[in-house]
Amino acid sequence: MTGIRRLAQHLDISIGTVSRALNGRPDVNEETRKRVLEAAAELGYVPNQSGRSLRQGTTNIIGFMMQTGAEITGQGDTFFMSVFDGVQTVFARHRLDLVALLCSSQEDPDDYLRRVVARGFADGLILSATQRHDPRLEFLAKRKIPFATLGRSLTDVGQPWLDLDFEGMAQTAIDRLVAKGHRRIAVTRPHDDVNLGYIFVDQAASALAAHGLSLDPDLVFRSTPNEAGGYQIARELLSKKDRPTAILLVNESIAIGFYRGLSEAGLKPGRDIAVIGRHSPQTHFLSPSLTGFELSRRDLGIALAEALLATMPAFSHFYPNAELRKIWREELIEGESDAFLLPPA
Amino acid sequence: MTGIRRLAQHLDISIGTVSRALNGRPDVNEETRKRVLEAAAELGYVPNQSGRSLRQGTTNIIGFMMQTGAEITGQGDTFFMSVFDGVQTVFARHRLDLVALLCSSQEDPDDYLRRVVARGFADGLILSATQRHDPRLEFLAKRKIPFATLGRSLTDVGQPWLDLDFEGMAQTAIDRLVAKGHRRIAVTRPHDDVNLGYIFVDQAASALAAHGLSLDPDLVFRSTPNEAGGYQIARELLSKKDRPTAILLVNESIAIGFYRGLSEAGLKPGRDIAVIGRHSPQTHFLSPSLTGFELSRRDLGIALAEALLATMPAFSHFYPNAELRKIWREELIEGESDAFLLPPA
DNA sequence: CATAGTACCGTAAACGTTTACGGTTGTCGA
DNA sequence: TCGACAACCGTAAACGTTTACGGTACTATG
Repeated sequence: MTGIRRLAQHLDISIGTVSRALNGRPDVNEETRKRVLEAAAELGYVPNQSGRSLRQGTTNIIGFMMQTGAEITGQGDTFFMSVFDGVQTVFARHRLDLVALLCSSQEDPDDYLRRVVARGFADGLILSATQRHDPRLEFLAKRKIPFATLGRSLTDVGQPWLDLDFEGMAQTAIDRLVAKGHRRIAVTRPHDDVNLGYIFVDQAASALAAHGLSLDPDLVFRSTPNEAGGYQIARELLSKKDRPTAILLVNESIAIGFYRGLSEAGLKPGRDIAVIGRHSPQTHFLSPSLTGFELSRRDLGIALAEALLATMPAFSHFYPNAELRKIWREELIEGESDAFLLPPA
Repeated sequence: MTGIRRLAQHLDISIGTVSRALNGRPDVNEETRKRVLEAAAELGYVPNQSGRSLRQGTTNIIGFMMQTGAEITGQGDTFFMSVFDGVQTVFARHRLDLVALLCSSQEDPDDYLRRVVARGFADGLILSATQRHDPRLEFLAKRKIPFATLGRSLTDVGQPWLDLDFEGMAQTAIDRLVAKGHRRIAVTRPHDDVNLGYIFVDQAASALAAHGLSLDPDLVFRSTPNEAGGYQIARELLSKKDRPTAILLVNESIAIGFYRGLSEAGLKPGRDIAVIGRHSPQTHFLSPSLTGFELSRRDLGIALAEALLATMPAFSHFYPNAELRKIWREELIEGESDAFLLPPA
């Protein structure tokens, strides 16, 4: 005699009643429910998830898909970890099991997702590193799997998403640099088709245009979103004939490599070139200090989780007015890296 | 009609045979097996994991437990991610589902683990951040859950573990610094009871003793294993009356904060103080370049996964001679940060 | 007092697998 | 021809839940 049956026998009531009592169904005497709960605690009874899953067709698991591997390491990590932490706290409230699904860089994200779904692994998913055109979204929509994304996509299937205000960042940064006299401004973007790259570069271009300037295609640097990418950008930039006087770094970790690249050439941010980037726990320790954008990733994670739950029938009533789509403004932390004032031409 | 039953009906054979065919049982005609496999592919049949789990009492999931959250972020991340990548490739071979279980800093790791186990979540576990005395190990051993740890512990319950050669690192680094004339050498250790801290400090002490020197307790700095911790160490160190001339950093990320702390005081590693640390993707971009230890984390992950599988009855025959306990040597990458030569006293 | 309604509970089917057991067929040697 | 054996396959029970359905006892209402 095991599981719920044992509990029922011990209490001398039927397993149906025990199940109802534990699941908070209304049609059970409060007195009985109390007895059941006590006995469950006493006997250390924990419902078998396989049994529940089989019967209900749900797994109680929410998966947070991230990428990992050589190309990404340094990026994937710190940012998503912090967001994850926020997500975690929300799902814990509902006794949902949140796990991280790390797609190795060796594997195609689409294939990976297909496997996860075919396996019926999770009741809901959170996707990150949203591509400009992202087949994963259509795939999930077709399968009617609840999901939310961290990042917008042109592939819009009506899912909830949260994103950072890349437009705002580009605009603010460009305005700021132009105000300081810069005319030749470089920007970076990820090496792949992550949507934020497009958004960022487009907005930078139009912000420049508003000042009567244009974005030199030669000054758009592509790189992996990690330190190595930043280093490589610095090397490329330094090899240019007509060197820019300022640069906008879209990813966080690249600032670290970029600094290093400059320093090897005897250059210093804020003296020889103006740098505006984005902050992570690491970048706060750069020297000279980085001027960059920052926000609470944990809060972002919380909002992301709530947005997802709001679209899941079983939980939606908990979040009647969750924001399903929101762009999070980042705050500019002023540092020394853009102190550079262009000498009058 | 769904699932295996549908497949059986389509083939006009019994579900038992279908199951046996799919699971590679010997007592099924190879011809039949071929037909089943083809039909399964054609109809896109994927066995329902809940059904299997319920029947077999296994979940097909392996969990990799890591810590996350404010205190850790910066550390947890890059190191474990890379290891995870290696682990992933091994488990994928066996069609096991590997997930990351991220224990938030807000939660007690013991409690978290208890929940995971009570829930019957995984068939096997990998634990990281092993404490000097780690109740989690005894807990898992009692429950007879297969697991392996990344890091030794005094709590030895016979589980497989892999670890880094902290003794070797301490020894090599001390010898090297002493040879350069240093007498007053500081070391760091994590703020909590992670075992590696004890190992590292003990070995550093005995390495110093071999040179007729002793480790000043006042020069053992505790900190969180992230950039902020390194920064704090720098501040503390600089406030000392009798400042050390060299320091050994046990964690990777702290070098970044430490550099920053020095730089704010106008000091430079390799000129004003000798620094030996450990390398991560980030630290390669420090300037002056860091002298530190490095190894392939991915390979470590592969070995870790194989060690775990070797102790799981269902998989052990795949890894008849896996190394169940191994200490991985790290390689010293020479940089400029310990170029500092002590002037003759 | 009869009836309707309510509050609570028990029964049993169903979810999709795996696997022990036994049955059928065919082969081969005595 | 018969028995033993092998090779293959079908049957049905079991894993631990949830939940639709129906039943009982009690209360309220006319």
